[in-house]
Amino acid sequence: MINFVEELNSEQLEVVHHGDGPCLVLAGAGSGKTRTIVYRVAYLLEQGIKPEHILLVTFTNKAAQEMKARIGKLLGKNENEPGALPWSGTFHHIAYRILKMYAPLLGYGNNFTVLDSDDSQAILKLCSKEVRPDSGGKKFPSAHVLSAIISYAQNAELAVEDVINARFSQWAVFQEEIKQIASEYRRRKKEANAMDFDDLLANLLVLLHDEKVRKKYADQFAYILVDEYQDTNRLQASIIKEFSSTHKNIVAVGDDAQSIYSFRAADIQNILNFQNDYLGAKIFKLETNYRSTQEILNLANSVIANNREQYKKKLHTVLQNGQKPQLYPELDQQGEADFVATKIQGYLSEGVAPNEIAVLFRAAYHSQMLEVELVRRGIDYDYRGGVRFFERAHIKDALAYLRVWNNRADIAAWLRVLMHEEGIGPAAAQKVIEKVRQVSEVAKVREVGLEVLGSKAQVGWNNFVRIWDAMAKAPDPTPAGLIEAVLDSPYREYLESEFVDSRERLADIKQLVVFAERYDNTEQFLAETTLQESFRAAGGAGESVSPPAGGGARGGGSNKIVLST
DNA sequence: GCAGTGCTCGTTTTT
DNA sequence: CGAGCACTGC
Repeated sequence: MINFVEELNSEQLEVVHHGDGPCLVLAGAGSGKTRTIVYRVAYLLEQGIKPEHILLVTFTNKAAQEMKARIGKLLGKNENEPGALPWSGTFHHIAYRILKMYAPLLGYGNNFTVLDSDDSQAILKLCSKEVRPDSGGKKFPSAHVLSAIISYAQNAELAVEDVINARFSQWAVFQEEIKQIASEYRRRKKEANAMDFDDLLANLLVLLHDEKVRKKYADQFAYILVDEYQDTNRLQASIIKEFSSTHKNIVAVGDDAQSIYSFRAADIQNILNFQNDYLGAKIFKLETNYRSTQEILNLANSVIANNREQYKKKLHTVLQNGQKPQLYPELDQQGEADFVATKIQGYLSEGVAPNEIAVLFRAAYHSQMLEVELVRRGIDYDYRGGVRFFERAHIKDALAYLRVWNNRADIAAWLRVLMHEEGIGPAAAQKVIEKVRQVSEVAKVREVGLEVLGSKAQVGWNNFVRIWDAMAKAPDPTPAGLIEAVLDSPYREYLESEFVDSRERLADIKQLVVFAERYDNTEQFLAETTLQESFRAAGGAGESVSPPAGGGARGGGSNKIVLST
């Protein structure tokens, strides 16, 4: 039995013991928000609520993992045992899980691909070329911008033109073209049997508008908890509304003062209007802080006091008093680097442990000057940040071979795979893609290039076929076996000849094999790699989550100064 | 139609 | 500093 009274403060306890009906928990920074959610779930389970009747939605995979582990530990259960713990994960994960069962209802194949943002942009580039072939004249929005506009419209449940006018007015002259691109993009994704991140949410909502499906899940989810509610967008709020439509037992946890996802259409009104969306909702506040000194909280309090629309709150700490934060304005870049380096030397000579010193930057390149300065003074440091594991080029390459293997219509993956080859550019790739999507037999794929490509491109095609054949001959057709086949094909030669750091790259792919060994289903594996944020290249100490354990994560737990964005 | 060269431009958070 | 783009020559 858990001793709730002993282990929680009174603010937290009230939330945990809250009975039925909607409620909003305004949880200030460092107020034990995660703890409260974890205990609330444990409490519900102790009350005899079945795990499958509880839904816990988080914003990142990391948060989901952490909560699962903590709930498991609290209840003395293995969090990886299927069915032992509630449905939990990110919105996208939960959407994928449900869509996997119903995709054909929406006109997709069961083996649909999940596109990450690079893939979406690659497809958008094609659409952009098609809709606006004459490159002359004024500057046209890049694929990145197009993606931002279209994605925002989806997530905010707005029309593309409204988004352009409200937030991207500099592109208003191209409104018609952008609208055309948006609809072309839609068509192409469907044709490729693929959903981007936004489609996962949008399609889930479409599914939930089917009365039978809605009833199934709304009846099932007797208790719903949503973390980081201030960062939900309209689409996500609509999904939660449907999920909670039978029992209306929703606990939304968030802090209107910490909304950081407006770029992703996060809508602070979701939290501000909670009591209108959920009539009779109770409001709880967690204002006791366990993380910062009162001086820091005073600063935070006075900053957020200026917010125009907000729930009033005042954070207070349980910690000893500390130093007042200081601001040094008007330093130029070199002056700043000197200043910080000198400060650090001062702390070190006072005996402060290096790993208790951290420097934060707004943008990665801002660290350059300081890094030079630290090296010059012989001070060792760790750098956090860098390209995520699943976003590294060679990892994406390896996965692309599996993607075309799994879904022959996957345009984005074909582009990636084909453009590597000598003599094959956008036009040649296009020809292959049009034809190969119709081919279902593995053995017939090799013929496509022979038929549609000119003589110059045959060399490259031949090379691709060697990789393809390697996969076909893989002794073990599991995801891991297929990646090993790729690793033992001309792709390896390409890495070795093209990159000075090919050893690391090969090691990364071997790490990917290890991660893949847990899966026997290729679709499941591919979806997981796309939906997992995973850890970063330079590796945060002790933060490596489930994927490739330790691969490239150097310096975990080291005693060095930390630089981070 | 493709590949190589020189130019410009820039944030950051996540799925 | 590096990625991504337009332009040019093959």
